[in-house]
Parts: sequence; structure tokens; C-alpha cells
Amino acid sequence: MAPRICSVANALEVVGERWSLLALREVFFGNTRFDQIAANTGASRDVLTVRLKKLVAAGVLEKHQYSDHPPRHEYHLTDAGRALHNVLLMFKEWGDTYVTQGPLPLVYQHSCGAVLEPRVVCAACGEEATAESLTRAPESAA
Amino acid sequence: MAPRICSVANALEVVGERWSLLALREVFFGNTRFDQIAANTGASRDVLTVRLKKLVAAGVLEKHQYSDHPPRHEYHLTDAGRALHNVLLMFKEWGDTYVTQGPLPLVYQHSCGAVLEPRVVCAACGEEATAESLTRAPESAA
DNA sequence: CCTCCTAAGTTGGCTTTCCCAACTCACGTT
DNA sequence: AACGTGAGTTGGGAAAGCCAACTTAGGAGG
Repeated sequence: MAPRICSVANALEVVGERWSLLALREVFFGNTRFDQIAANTGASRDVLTVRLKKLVAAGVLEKHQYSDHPPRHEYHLTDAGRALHNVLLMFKEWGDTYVTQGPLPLVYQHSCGAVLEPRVVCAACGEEATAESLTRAPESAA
Repeated sequence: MAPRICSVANALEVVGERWSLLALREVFFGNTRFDQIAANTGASRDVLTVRLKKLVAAGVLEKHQYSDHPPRHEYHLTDAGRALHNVLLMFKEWGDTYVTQGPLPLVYQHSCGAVLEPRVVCAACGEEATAESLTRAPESAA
């Protein structure tokens, strides 16, 4: 039997390798340079080189040269990269709840003033989208 | 410099290895047996054995014996496992939008009747939680 | 009873990643 | 001239992953 065709699997092909998401986390934090990313993630430099190349090739990051002499660059998020924020947010929420011990290393405040408690909802009705509230739509292929 | 302490990193320690999330996807789909998971993910059996053990040890899955003679088991989600649905949903959404080519392999319908378009919102105000709408709260450690 | 079948792994051998530390290279800076 | 910095490269060993075959424990069919 061939493995299931699935967008989760497709997404993981692009950003599922070790360090990829942590590198993106750093870029979201504004740490856009190679050495910063290396230091803050803990990834080894050679692997990080490969990961960043792949993320650029996949259109998740863009390499910007911000100085000609000497040549210096920064990595910036594309639209696709920015869209990964939700993934990171869900990982953070899950890690906060089920893995991290003691005080949380980071707490977000939403622009409304409240401490962020993220919820995934259906855009149409605004109700929470839980596993139980979802069924396969007739639009589904295969 | 030591790597950043972060719940995303902590979460990835638990479910960030290759095949872990795909194995969980299968359990969400109701494919709770070893051979089903192996077939539908494409993971090799030895690696899958290790992953499932780790997920059980981490409290994400539970191994249930559903037959004594012969001994047969199924993997079931714990609360922590169920909470990972949001992560999978965000990966699916991102993969659908930025990776998967052609017709989507799976479309969800929400219980409200609409095709699911998931949105991450702040539980307090209901507004979308984007990267720009978030700031570090004073509650944050370090 | 003997053979086939299924579930759930194990095992052996090989290939690919990963990690670490050191090295490079092209500039600046003092 | 010597030193520092950003951004990788390189070499070598350790760890993880892949595949196919094997095992174990119990049905089911003839």
C-alpha cells in the first residue's frame, strides 16, 4: 500500500526536518542572520546551511543582501513563511500545556490586551474546530 | 550562547521526529493498529516501533489491548494527543495552501455546514491572532 | 495435525544524516 | 599588520534511518 497523499505530509517534507521550524521561529523573532539563528537554535552550522538553503528554495524564506562590502545577508519571511506562524503558535501552545515544566518561557499578549489563549475556529461560523466537529467534505478528492 | 528555551522546541522534542506526526494523523483517522500506521505513513517498521514507544512514554498515545488471545493492541489518543489536532490542522492548512499541487486530498466540513477554513483567534476577543498582533507579555519569564 | 495467515514487532547490514570542531575567505577595524 | 566578524565549508566519527527478512504467538482451513 502506498502512503497516504496528504497535505500534512507535504508540509512536513518542506519544514518537517529538524531545525527548520526553529530557524523560522528565530526569523519571526527578528533574528535574521546566520550566526544568530545558529546560536539561538543550537543547530550545527553545516546542517543549518542546508536547512536555510532548502527553505529559500521552497519559497519560505528569502535571502536579502543588506551590505555589498562586505557581503552580508539576512533571511526574511515570504508570505508562505509568514503563514507558518500559526503552526508555530500551535506548537508553542501544545508545548506550554503538555511539555514545558515550570514558568512558561514566553507569554504573548494579544493586541486586545488579553494574554493570548489561541483557539482554532471555523472562519464561517466562528465556532471552535475540534476533531469531532469535522467531517470529510464531498469536495474531497479520492 | 545556549539555545533558546522555548515551548516550540520542547514540543518538537516530543513529536518533532520524522513520522511521529504522521503516525498521530493516522490515529486521528481511526487507523490505530501498527500495520495500518506503517502502511499509511510509509514509515519503516523498526522506526515506527521506536516512535510509537516514545509517544506512549510521552503520554501522547496509550496502548490498548483489545484482544487477549491472540494479544492484539491499538493505539489511542490521550488528552495530550487529542490536543495535537490543532497542530495537524495548521500543517494541513499550510500544506494545502503552499505545497500541495492540484486538487486537495482532503477537505473538511465543519459541523456548521461550511467547508472548514481554520482561523487562529484570541479566545478573549475573538480577533485573529497574527504575528503582528502579538507582543511579549509582562508575565513572560527571563 | 499441518500449513497458511495476520499482527506486531526484531534483527542485520547498509546508507544517510547529524554533530563537532577546525578551517576558509572576504572584508572591516585598530 | 594583527584581529574580529559574518557566513559558510570541510573532515571524520556517531547516530539515525531504510529495507528486507526473520520471529513469535496465536487463529483458520483442510
